[in-house]
Amino acid sequence: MPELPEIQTLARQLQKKISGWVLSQISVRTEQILKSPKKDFENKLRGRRILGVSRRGKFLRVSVEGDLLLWFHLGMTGQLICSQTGAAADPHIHFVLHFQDRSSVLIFRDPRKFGSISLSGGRPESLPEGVRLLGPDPFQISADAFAGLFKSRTGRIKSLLLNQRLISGIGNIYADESLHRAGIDPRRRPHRIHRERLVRLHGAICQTMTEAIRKGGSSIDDYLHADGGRGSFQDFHRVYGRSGEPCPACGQSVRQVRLAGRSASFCAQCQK
DNA sequence: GAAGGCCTGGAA
DNA sequence: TTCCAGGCCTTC
Repeated sequence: MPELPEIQTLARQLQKKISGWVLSQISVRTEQILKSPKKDFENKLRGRRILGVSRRGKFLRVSVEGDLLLWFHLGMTGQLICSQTGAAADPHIHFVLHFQDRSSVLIFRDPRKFGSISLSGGRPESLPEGVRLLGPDPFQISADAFAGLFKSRTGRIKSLLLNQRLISGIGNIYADESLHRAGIDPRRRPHRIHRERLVRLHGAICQTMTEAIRKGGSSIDDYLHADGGRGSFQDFHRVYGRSGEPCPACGQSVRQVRLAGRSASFCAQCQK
């Protein structure tokens, strides 16, 4: 699942690669994944220069001259690949950007089609709703502010960490991994967790994500780097996807439960 | 706050 | 053949 570290990795690679390039042709193969009118992509983007690539929550943001922002959300299985070979007859390729005087194209591929692409202006009120409503990401707020967000919430801590309006960038992998590192049971309710443990959780999230970014993110299902390479943080997961295996900290079997329709993996010994 | 739906590949 | 994975949204 592409979460903050995976999008951050992609954004850095694409920033280096395509900044300054000028869009020539925009080819939409699957209209279903667009959240803005198809003709807007074609009419507004052609001939414009890419100014930069960055991240907001789990969204990848491409700044384009003319105060335009092109937003990619990778859903579960989305990929953004910068490729020389053009776009073959692959039914999972939904969107292709071509550039003036460049042989490389930028391909959006997504087998499960949970991803989306939108185009907006740069002013706050012009942003796509999914972006406008995002909470801060863990790196944008202090531990104090983080604890403040959760202190009176009564839901399960794991489910709240996945709520992008509260805090952005965290998905199932990094929620499970951070809760394990902080020693907090995913079923706990934050209003009953001591403040200092919430502060510790913020530290665990930042630390886990920093480490994941250094390793190029987690490549588990389909996530790939912009050059087709793989991240390696999946090799360092302690509980995510490891139910039944021994906890690397204490050896007890990792458990899996369901919270609000989502799986949560944790160690009942280490996480209270 | 919980459950169902979208969507597809891979596992059971 | 059926079930499961889960991003986010809609509906209850």
